[in-house]
Amino acid sequence: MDSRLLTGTVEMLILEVISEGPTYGYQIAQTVLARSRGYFELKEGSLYPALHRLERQKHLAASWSEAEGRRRKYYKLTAAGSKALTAKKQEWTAFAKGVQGVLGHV
Amino acid sequence: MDSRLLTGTVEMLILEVISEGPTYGYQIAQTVLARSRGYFELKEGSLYPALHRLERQKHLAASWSEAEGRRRKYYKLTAAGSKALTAKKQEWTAFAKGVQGVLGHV
DNA sequence: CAACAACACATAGATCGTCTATACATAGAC
DNA sequence: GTCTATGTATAGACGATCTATGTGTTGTTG
Repeated sequence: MDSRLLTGTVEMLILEVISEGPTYGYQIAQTVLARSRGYFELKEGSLYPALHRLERQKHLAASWSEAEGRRRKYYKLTAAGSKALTAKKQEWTAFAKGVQGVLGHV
Repeated sequence: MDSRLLTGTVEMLILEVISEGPTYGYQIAQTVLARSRGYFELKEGSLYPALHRLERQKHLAASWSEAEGRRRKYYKLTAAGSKALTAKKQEWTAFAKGVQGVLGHV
C-alpha cells in the first residue's frame, strides 16, 4: 500500500469504528485491518497521535480501564465527533467522485 | 476540500491526463479542475513539484515549446510512466475498496 | 494607457501527518 | 526462558501539499 494515500483518512476510519461502540486503540487497529481485508495496517505512530488529536479536538472522550492485567483506554464518540464523522464521510465521497471524474475521462 | 486527502493522488491524476496526449502544466490543472467539477484545484506548489518529480523518475519526458509568445513545457508519458499509472490506478482501487470495507461495516 | 485578469512556469519555507524505531509492561504458548 | 500477542506511548525522520512570492507575456476593460 502507498501510505501517502492514507493521509487524512485515518481519522475517518477511527471515528467510524468508534461510532459503532466504545473501543480502544489496539482493537481499532485490528478492526480496521480485518474490515479492509488486511489492507490498512494502522501503525502506532499513526494510530495514537490520531487518537490524541481527536481527543484534543473533543471529537472523542476517553476513559481508562483495567482488565486482565491490561490497561486500556476506551474511546467513545462525542456529539461533535459524530458530526465530524458525517462531514468526513461526505468529504470522502466527494473526493472519490472527483478522482473518478478525472480517471473516467468522461 | 480537505487537502490532506490529495496526498499521493496528485501524481496519478497528472499521469492520467498526460496519458491521453502530451500537454503542459497549466493545461493539466485546468483539465483536472474541469473533470472533477471544480473539486481539485491543483496549486502551483503541488503541481510543478509533482511534474518535476515525475520527470526525475523518468515517468515523464519534457520538451519546451514556444507559441503565441508563451513558453510551454510539454510533457508526455514514457513507457515507465505508463506502467506507473497502471500501478497507481490499481493502488487507488484497492485503497477505495479498503475504505469502503471499513465504512460499509460489513 | 493604465490596471487587471488570465496565462505559464518556478521555488522557498511552513505546516502537517505518517513512518520507523524505540520504550515499557503483562499474558500465554512452546 | 524466549517469543508472540496485547496494549499504550513518544521522538525523530521524511515527504508532500500549502501559502506566498517572483518573473514575464497577452488580452481586455475603464
